[in-house]
Amino acid sequence: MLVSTSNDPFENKTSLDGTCGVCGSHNCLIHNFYDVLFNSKEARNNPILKCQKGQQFIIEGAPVNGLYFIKSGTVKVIRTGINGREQIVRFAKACEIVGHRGFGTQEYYSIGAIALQDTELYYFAKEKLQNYLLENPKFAYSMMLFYANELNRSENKVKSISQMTVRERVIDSLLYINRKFGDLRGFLNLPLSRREYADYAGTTEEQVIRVFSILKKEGLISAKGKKIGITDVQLLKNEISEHNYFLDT
DNA sequence: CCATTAAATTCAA
DNA sequence: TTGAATTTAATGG
Repeated sequence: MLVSTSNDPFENKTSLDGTCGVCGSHNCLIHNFYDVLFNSKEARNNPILKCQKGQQFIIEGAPVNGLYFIKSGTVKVIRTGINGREQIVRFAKACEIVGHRGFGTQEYYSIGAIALQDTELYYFAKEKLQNYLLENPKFAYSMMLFYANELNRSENKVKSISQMTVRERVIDSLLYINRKFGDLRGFLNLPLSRREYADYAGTTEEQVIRVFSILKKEGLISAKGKKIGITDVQLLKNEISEHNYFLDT
């Protein structure tokens, strides 16, 4: 992992409607609390970590010293399962936090994180962030909302893995990627291998490949290699509506 | 799960 | 930019 001495100017782009210019969200923590996070001299001199595609920057079981904000790029957060297979917990993109679960009292990371593309990270040491939280109630409150959302999401994921069929879980994964990364010229804007879909959906690569070909025959999706296109989002949503599709992260 | 073939991606000239 | 080498997808046992 490369550590650059940041000649990279820290910008704080804001769109006309007040949302974050990088991620487009109005709850973006980096954007909304930019002054809190980057006002001190040390914070501004804090290097940006650059890691390239495929690099792991959080190792499961390593001691927790802080957490990361993604400046650019995308990341998968994984946990190693019983048989050594990796379970993808979530995907994260620019402006999101990674490594927050170990933040409070936990000593070791329970997850690993791997860059899916070249990725730039802001790193915040535990103590520093603790001070920000203690000094700034609004920041603390926003962080709390973020944690609450994450908890909700992970509880829903437990349900989806334990109660949905393979087909439903694959569809759910496709909708999740679509919701989170959108599409570009008709294809999901994040290229993932079938293996990665499987690791997220809690199934095997073969099952994903088979569900994909069935969905393709049914005209619900199109696929060109890693580029997957959703023909009709509503039709896919209908399939899993009885299992409550309502996550918005 | 594994083996085979087809397809896609990467890489270096 | 091409095509050979490597990786990934798809299918059937």
